[in-house]
Amino acid sequence: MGRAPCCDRRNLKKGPWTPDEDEILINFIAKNGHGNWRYLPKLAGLRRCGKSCRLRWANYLRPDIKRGPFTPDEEQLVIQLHGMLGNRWAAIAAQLPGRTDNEIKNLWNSCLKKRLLCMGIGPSTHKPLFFQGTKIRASSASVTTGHVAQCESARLEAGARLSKDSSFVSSLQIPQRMEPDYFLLMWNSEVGESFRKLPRGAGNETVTDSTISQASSSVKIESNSPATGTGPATSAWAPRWSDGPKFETDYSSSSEFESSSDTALQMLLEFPINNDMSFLEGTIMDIAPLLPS
DNA sequence: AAACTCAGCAACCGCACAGTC
DNA sequence: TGACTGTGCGGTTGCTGAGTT
Repeated sequence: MGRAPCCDRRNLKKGPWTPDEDEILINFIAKNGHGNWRYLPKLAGLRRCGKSCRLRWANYLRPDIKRGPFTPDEEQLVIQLHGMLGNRWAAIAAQLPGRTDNEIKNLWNSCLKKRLLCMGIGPSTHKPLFFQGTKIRASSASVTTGHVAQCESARLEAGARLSKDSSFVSSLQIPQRMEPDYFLLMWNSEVGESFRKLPRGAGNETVTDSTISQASSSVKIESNSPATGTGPATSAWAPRWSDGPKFETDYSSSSEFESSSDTALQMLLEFPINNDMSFLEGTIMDIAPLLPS
């Protein structure tokens, strides 16, 4: 049957809003409120779609909107809520006063998703990636001192620690029907605590210089067991074999967890400020086609 | 200095759902 | 009860500015 367009699209303007349009919309809503978005632009004298007006108001012009970068606490909350709610941005935004769903969605897609990936956490599942029966292959031997190797070993160690510390996990009082958020587990562990205490000032930015430059190597990720399902949460993340490995590490043996040192803490401490993920380029490029759509 | 790349963000689009008649 | 309408939501696109080559 098809539905009528939300408004008459003829002569409607699209694209970025001008300050004049903003002012008209603000003034109109201040005087009349926004009872009916469909007719609002006509009444206000705007050549805009009602939807466009609503979006502009909700995401930008609303007086209670909090501008500026997200605080670490807010980012943590977004991750936590995403673990519980998934991509329900509006629900997540409802827990962050002054933040819009669009803003949170952008933050997630541009920053947090990559950050979780680096830590070996699946951004959609909030579980460790390739944690069981996984092999990491790198195309350059130098990667053994690089960030990718650090990320991987740190991730595995953190996971091993957490899995061993069952009392800690149970103390988090995770609802039984809720999957544990491994990022949160790591965040709330001693490792994460050290990370949280790390000052975010400019003085720490020198940390990133050495680490980023180390990571030009590409990493191929593979699974010991072929994906059998087709669901996005499982098979879509299934890694694949690739040619030309220079070294190979099999983390399937838990004994290897014991031998690693405080690499988890090291990885977190060296995590690039300003979300610089350039060192992950190879990894992300390999993983990207596998990500659930 | 110009070209290129990329991250961040604003905005659009289509679908889903709830309310109304 | 079903058609219609308005609104909300999530995915996606495209622009812009900063950084890099």
